[in-house]
Order: sequence, then structure tokens, then C-alpha cells
Amino acid sequence: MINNYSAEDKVLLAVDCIIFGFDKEDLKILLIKRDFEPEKGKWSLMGGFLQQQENLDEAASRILRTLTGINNVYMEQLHSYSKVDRDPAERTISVAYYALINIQDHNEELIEKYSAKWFSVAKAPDLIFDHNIMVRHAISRLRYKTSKEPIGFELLPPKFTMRQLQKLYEAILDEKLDKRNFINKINGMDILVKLKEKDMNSSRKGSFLHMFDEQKYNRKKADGFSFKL
Amino acid sequence: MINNYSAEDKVLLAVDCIIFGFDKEDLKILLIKRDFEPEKGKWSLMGGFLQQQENLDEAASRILRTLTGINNVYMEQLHSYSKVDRDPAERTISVAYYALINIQDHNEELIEKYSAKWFSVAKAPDLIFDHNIMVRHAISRLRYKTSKEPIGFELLPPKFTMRQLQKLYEAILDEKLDKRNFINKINGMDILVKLKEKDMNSSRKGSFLHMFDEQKYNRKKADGFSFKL
DNA sequence: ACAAAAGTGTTCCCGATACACCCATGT
DNA sequence: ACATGGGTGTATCGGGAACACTTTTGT
Repeated sequence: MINNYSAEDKVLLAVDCIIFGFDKEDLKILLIKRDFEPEKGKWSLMGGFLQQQENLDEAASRILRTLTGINNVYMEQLHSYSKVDRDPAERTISVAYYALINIQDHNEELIEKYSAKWFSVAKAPDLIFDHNIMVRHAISRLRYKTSKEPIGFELLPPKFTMRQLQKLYEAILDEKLDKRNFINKINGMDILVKLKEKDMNSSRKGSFLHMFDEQKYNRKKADGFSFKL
Repeated sequence: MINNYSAEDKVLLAVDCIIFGFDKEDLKILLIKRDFEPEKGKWSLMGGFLQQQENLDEAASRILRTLTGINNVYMEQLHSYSKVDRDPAERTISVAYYALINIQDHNEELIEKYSAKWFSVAKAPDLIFDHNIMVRHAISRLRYKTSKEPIGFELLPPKFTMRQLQKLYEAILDEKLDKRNFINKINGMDILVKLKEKDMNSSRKGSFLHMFDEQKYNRKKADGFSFKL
């Protein structure tokens, strides 16, 4: 016989997404106000259930797309949460994912449809179930990961200034960084291209825009280089 | 209504355990020879299904206990694997855990009952499903984690020599370490107690036994100290 | 006497950090 | 002219890596 597994122990498997964005100074997360039970009216992460024909990564992408309209987003599986009574309605295991998006890319209509809102991580409201814990874990993972892989760029527009990049890392790490040391480190890795173009919004002098050169990074990585911040 | 979740999307949730041990020179994993379908006769990780009244950590502990007879083992959740056809018999999502045990503690009868066997990680056979990938991930996580937290001791007997500890880290990292630098680093952290007792098995001269001082470590940690190797 | 593992400090180097002034521009 | 943020280089410090000889004891 092929199928000797018992059917009695099946469970509902949810996927919840911690969606990170970065806005000028603050690291933010996108939360929804639940218009359904349980916990209707409270803030929570965007989530959904795993479907039969998809894997977890696909479910996470689908859920993210539902709320933001964006495809091809950097996402990573975080952890699975399984406390027996974590969801009062029914036994549910949740696999948390975090996503990094360029905050300008979100879709206004969808945000409205789901009563979603961006919150600075420092000022986010209490969330339902164990979602607060998930967010804490996600921030901790984000700190680790952004210091070891060049994924911070996912949170910025394609063209960004050094200052924006520094502000981003300051927001993620929640500490001030030295301007010269930061730029020296970044330039030392030689994975950005400096454009002729300047961003004139932030100062009178203007500041040069840069782009992450993914090809160059991949070549260097294949050669033994590793990103380190 | 309380329950507005659909029942159609429930899935089987498995827990698979990568059980690490250390034996003189080698990092090992405990594998079982499946005496049930699918893939009967092939090697695999020890696993089981999540039950309704337990969370994932508890399921992992239960599964480990079933095979080894040991309780209170260091375990950590690794990752969830969800490829749609990963298990040919039925859609199953698996949450992998890794465990660190003192290899001397295992129970011979249980090992025999499950046709289990210890393999050096370097010489382990091919495993069913995606278990090879799980093992690779587990080793990678183990490397990271043992360099940041004093969990390597879980793989040793309570009393161990500096040389054993070094061999352990060499096996985990798969690289030779310098004897003096290693001992200097360990002693610099001041989290071991050196016993008067010597282990006379490894050499004519004998070498002093040490123990991990968990209280001391916890006090230092609360004071801002962090383990680093 | 010799073989086999244990034990023990110092030097050197590189990467991380600290730090201050001039520039360009809009008002 | 001045206010605002942009851009740049060097000196110091500390942790990590390299490195070799003596000790003990069973044979």
C-alpha cells in the first residue's frame, strides 16, 4: 500500500507575512486591520492558508501579492509557530515569512481594500495571536541577514543615495553609524555603480545616486568574496 | 461564528529530526532504515507526525525520545520543507529539527528496534525525499550556532578534555584549528571549570578534564558577555 | 631512550573605529 | 553671507592568526 499515513492528524497550515518597507528614516511593517473573526478589528500580519497545489514559498508570494500587487519580491521563510491554542478558533500552525519591498511600490487600492497601514516598527500596535513575536524574530533575522547579504537594497528604490543607504542600515540596526566608515566600507566592497545623476531633493548640493550592481556582486561572490557590513 | 476557516486545505505535518552526535573524531548523524512504505529499506531521518495536542517542539522531543530514549535534549527548529511532491505517498509538509546529543547516551535496544545507525556526516548514505537537503541545512546551522552559543558541549560527555572540545569544533567546522589559539580563546571566555581529574585514555601523560559552567555562563551573559568562537 | 600527546605566550598584521574639515548650492 | 547636507582620508587600537618548544609518562 502506498498510503499508510493516518488522516486524523491533519492540520491547518497558515502563512503569515512580515512585510518590511523603508521610508526616509524608519523601518516599517505593513499591517492589516482584520475585518473577519476571530479578533475582528484588531491589527495583524497579512496571512492566508497553504493550498494543496502550492509550496510554502509560493503561498507566501501569493499572500504578499494579494495585499501589495507586487511580484518577485525578496522573501525568506522565518520560523513555524505551533502553540496549541495560538489561534482560538481552530488548531493552526503558522509559517512566518518576511518580505522586503520598496515601499513606493505598494498598490493604494489594495491597501485600502484590506484596511492596511504602514507602521514604524518602533510604534507598531499590539498584534493578534503570536504575531508580535513573529515580528520581533523577523527584525532580528533581518539584522543578521542584511549584515551578511546585500539584500538591504530590496528596501530602496533602484537608484539611491549613500545617505539613504546609511539611514536604512541605521534604521535596521537601530544605531547611528559613522558616515565615513560606512561609505568606506560600502565602496571597499565595490558592488555599487555611481551614476552621474544626482538626487536634488535632500539638499541644495544634491547627492549622487547609486545602484546595486548585481552582476558584479555575483561575479565577486563566485570568486570567494562575501558581503559584510 | 467562531470558525470561518475552510477544512479543505488541511495538510499532514511531519517533523523530521537531524540527530547529531560526536564520536572521537567525527560528527555523526543517526539515521534509520525504513521498514515501511514508501521507500522501504532506504535510509532516512527519524520522523513522525504532529499530533493535535502537541506543538512542534514537543513533537520533535517525542520523536527523538522514541528513537533514543533521551529526554531534555538540545533541539532547535530548522526549517519547513513543502515541495508539493516531496513525499510521493501524500502531500506532506515537514518541519525539520536538529538535536545535539551525547552519543554515549543512546539506547541500544531502541537503535536496534528502528534499525538505526550512526553515520559520519561525510560518509552518510543518500536519504529519501529531501532529507539530504535538510541535513546540509542542519550542518550549516550547526556551524553558525555553535560559533555563537555554547551549545557544542551538548555533544560531549559532561566531563571532557580540551583536546576533545577542539576535535569537536574541528569536526563541526571541517577545518583544523590551532591548539594554542583555541585554548586561549576558550580560557579567555572563562566559562569552563578545570577539574583536578585527568582523562588517562588518550595519552600517557593524561589530560585534565573540564566542565561547562552553565551558571557562570548565564551570569556573564546577563552582564553583556557573548560566547564567540 | 624514545614515542606520543599535553600544555603553554608572544609577535605580527589587518580590519574596525574614531575623528574634522572643506565643498556646493539655494536662499 | 550663511545655512544645509555632501563628500572625503588618516591614525590608532584590538582581536585574530601564526608560530615552537618543554613536559610527562608508558614502553
